[in-house]
Amino acid sequence: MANKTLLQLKQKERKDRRRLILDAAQTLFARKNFREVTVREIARTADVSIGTIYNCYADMTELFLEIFLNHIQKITRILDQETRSHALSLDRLCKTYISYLNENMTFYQMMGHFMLGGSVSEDAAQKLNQTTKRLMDRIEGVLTSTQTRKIHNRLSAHALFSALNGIMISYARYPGKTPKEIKRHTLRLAGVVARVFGQ
Amino acid sequence: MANKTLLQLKQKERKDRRRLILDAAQTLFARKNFREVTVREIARTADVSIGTIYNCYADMTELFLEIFLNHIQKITRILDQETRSHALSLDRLCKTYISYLNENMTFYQMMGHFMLGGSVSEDAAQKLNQTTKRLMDRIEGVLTSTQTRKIHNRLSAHALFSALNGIMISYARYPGKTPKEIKRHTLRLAGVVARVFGQ
DNA sequence: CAATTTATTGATCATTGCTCAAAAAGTCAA
DNA sequence: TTGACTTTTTGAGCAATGATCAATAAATTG
Repeated sequence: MANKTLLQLKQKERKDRRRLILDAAQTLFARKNFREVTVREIARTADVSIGTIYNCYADMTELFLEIFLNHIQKITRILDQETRSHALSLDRLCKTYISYLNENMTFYQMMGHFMLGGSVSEDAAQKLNQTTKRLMDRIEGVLTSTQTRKIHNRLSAHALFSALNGIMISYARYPGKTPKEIKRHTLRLAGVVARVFGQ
Repeated sequence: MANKTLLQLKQKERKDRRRLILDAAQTLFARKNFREVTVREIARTADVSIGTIYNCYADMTELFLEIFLNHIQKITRILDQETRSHALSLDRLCKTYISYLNENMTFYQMMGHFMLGGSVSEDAAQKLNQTTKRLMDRIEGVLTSTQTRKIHNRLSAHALFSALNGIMISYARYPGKTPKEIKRHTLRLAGVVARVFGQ
């Protein structure tokens, strides 16, 4: 032991195992509703025992948080990509975000889960902060480049981020509406939010 | 039987029993986190057996929805009261709403619960629609009286409502923040939202 | 190869929302 | 009041859940 390369190898293996479980979980979350996914099913899908899952993750919330962070990173990447191909308008930003949420229910469902009491460890919280910060930078960037009066843009970015999440929380599962209707309505609301924040 | 008064009396009793359970549940929700409240504890607090609860409510979600509706009605009443005493500014509306949510975590936690999969029956959904409509009327009213350009105000009301809920979803349980810090931040965000929607 | 560390396993636990047969309480004509 | 009927209450019990941990298997090392 004490060989540095070997230690790194070990850590890589550890990451691989986490990856295995993570992928299985993400597959299931893409297929069915957040609440319906169980540890047992994740274990079965990853072809691993329940105990192994708890060997890689302290609890389900830790696993959820990793998936959550992945989503934030993916959205950040998508926004970066769009910015590269053309100057990203506020309207486009909002609609891209809402579109992503419509197609990845897990993401905001996890937001709901954390809000409902899924408590996060300290260093997990720090990772969350870092990752969110990066997304917030992009939002602030777009705000700064489109707003006429440039005041309190960081706070405005927070407010815009909140508003977009709120659209989904408030209307994503509105009783008696089809997914198509919901997408239409949430996208319209995204447009309104973009308009008011752009003035 | 078939006596109308008697039938009314029965229905009143039924309502009373529901009330008993509802009050117990609300007491508990005020005291502790949404997730930590169990049927057993509600039963114990209401001094009633578990079976009786399920005799009054089809399931927990139905009970939650009734509490949720009560909160919406109470907020609507508060807004009406404020409107009577002085013309309600958008800023005041937003901050009143966010203040209420800060002091009644249950309310938006239940929003999260429904979003996470708590399915609502058809007539419950209708009641939800009616009650939300009334609150939305107030919001739209304030928007109409303060906005310079009066377009799509119903949609704007939806967007504003979403934005306010989103503030709480996104920041109400932000890891490592005290309730006081959270209230401060969410109220500031409410101010931003009021400002952008008021232009 | 044997000793020791490390990882995996799944039976098991406590808790949950919810059910349902039995018991209790309420109703009312005779 | 009695006794047949209906309605309501009760809580032991069910299936399912997230999580645990002793036993087992695999990997590492001297």
